[in-house]
Order: sequence, then C-alpha cells, then structure tokens
Amino acid sequence: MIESTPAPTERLAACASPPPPHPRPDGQDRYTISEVSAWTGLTAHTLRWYERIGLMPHVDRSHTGQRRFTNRDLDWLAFVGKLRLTGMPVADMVRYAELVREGEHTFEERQQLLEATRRDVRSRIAELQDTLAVLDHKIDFYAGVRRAPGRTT
Amino acid sequence: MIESTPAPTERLAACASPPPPHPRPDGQDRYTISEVSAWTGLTAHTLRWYERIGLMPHVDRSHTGQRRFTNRDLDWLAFVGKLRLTGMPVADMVRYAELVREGEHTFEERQQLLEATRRDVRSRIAELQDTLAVLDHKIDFYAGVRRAPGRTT
DNA sequence: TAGGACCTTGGAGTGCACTCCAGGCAAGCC
DNA sequence: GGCTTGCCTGGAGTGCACTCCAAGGTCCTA
Repeated sequence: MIESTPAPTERLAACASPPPPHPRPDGQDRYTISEVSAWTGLTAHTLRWYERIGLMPHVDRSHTGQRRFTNRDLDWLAFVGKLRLTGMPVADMVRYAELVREGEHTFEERQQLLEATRRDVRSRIAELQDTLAVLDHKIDFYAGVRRAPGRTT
Repeated sequence: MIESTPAPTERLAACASPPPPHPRPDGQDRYTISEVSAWTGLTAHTLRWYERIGLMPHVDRSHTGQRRFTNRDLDWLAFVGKLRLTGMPVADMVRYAELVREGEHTFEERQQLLEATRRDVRSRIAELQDTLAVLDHKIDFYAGVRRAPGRTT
C-alpha cells in the first residue's frame, strides 16, 4: 500500500494536514472497522492488532461488541501513521501511547520522546539528502555516457 | 572495456562529497572479511549473505578459498549502503547488481532504476519533512503547556 | 608444533510488523 | 427461515533482512 508508488494524492493529503477533515462531524462519529480501514489505509487486521498491543486508546464498542471508532481515534491513527513513516519501532509508539493514557504528568517524558524522534527524523533526512547527491551523480554519469558513447570517463 | 564490474561509476560516486579514503592504496587492497566488516559496519554474516544472493560482484579468493575484498568492493558496498538507507528492497538492489554484471548495454535500464529510486527518495524526504512539522507542533504544545500549566489549550 | 583466532559452508533460527485463518456471533434483506 | 455480509477472537503463518550454528579448515605467533 504505502510500498507502491506514493501517489501524489497521498502527498497532497499529507500537506493538507493542518485540519484533517473527518468524514463525519463530532457527535455522529461512530465508524466501523472497515470504514476506518478505508480512511487510514490500514487493514482491519492491523487495526485490531494495534489495539491488542496497546497502540490505541481503548476503542468504544457497540452493544454487540463491535468496534466503533471516533474522530479522536482517527486523529490518533493519523499521528501514528506519521510516526510510522519515520521508521519508529512499534514498541516505541506503544510507549508513547502508554504515556498518553497515564495523563498529564507524563508531558515531560512525552516531549523528550518526541524530541528524540525529531532528532532521528532530521538525521534520516540528512542521510537521504546525501544519498540523493550520490544518485544524482550516478544518473548524470549514465546520462553523459549514453549521450557520448565511447568516452568512458 | 573494464565494465564487468562497476569501475568508473563507483569511483566517481565515491569521490562525490567527502571522499571516503580506502584503508589501503590500490595494489595492496586485499581485505579479509573481518576488515571489511569493521570498515562497513556490516557483519561478516551479512557480507557472505550479500554474496550468496548476488548482491556482490564476485569476490576474489585467496589460494585457500578465503575471501579477499578489494577497494572496488568497498566502493560497491558503500553504494549499496546508500541504497539500503533509502529503504530500497534488497531484491531491487540485486536487480541493479545483475545489470552491472551484464555490461554496458544495460546503462539505460540502470539509469531508469536509479531515477525511480530518486523519485522515491524525494517523496520520502517530503514525507519526513511533513512529519517534522507535526512533531514541531506537538513539541511546542508540550513545551507551552509545561511553561504555563493550567491552560490546557 | 601447539594453541587460538579467524575463515569456510549449508541450513536453521530470529525479530519485526504485519497478515491470515478457523470457527462463530450478529444484523439486514427476501 | 435462509442467505449474505460484516464483525469477533486467539493463534498460527508470512516475508523480509538478517543472524547464528555446527563442524571443520586455515593462518599466525611462539
């Protein structure tokens, strides 16, 4: 899903992030697992698995035991999706989720965790820009050789 | 032409930004697997595995069958390390290695492969910068709340 | 020439992040 | 009532990228 060519729509959706529009307004926000699956791009399996490992703040249930997700859950999943993009291990995300559940007295630790993550993201960006330079160089080499075949320097 | 192994390409790429100096000059470059392991940060296991799956242009051997890596191998491993950082699947890197082994007539396909990779890297960078904005926002939130406790918005 | 560090192989094992399955409950429709 | 669709659970399976093992050969130094 995310592995295939990242569609421009995704990038747009990502850039339009400030107010991520919820499918339904607060008050009518009781989504089934398949609706959330469609909205997030995660499979229903993965959503259930996230809940099992403690990566979701407890999800509400219908009177028959089916999950009913809220707009708040959608926001959380959008944020988790961001963290996932950074390559953060799931265990660390679970740690953050625990801190959120524990309440406001964990603000400092949460801030530190996010700051560490930010450092990681920055250095990963630097690495990628480095790699980009190498790729540019090689691509130029191939383009040059193919324009002027015979000269191998 | 010397192109059965990646010669000019590698050297050019290696000289790209901070020229990574080889431990020994050409001519005395016959490294054991543990020397290469120390230099690349990859384990000996991984180096052997890379060779088995076709991710290395065949490595030279001593008269008793032990591997002897060259400066050229080091350059190749440095490049592979870059590709690995991009998250490129190993199978794709193997594909690139095959193209290199096949000779100059694969220049076009190699260029296309690298261009596709470059697109991926660029969009991954964009995603990460996006994520960075979200992290900044959250960190600011925690910092603000902790400076002025009581106001929860 | 002895000891220990280092190297060889094929194949099995590991950890992560899902991904799927079997067996069963529940709701909506004809 | 019967059919279809969607959801539930615990647990097993998958794919990737390593990572390690056992059993043995090689190199170096004393």
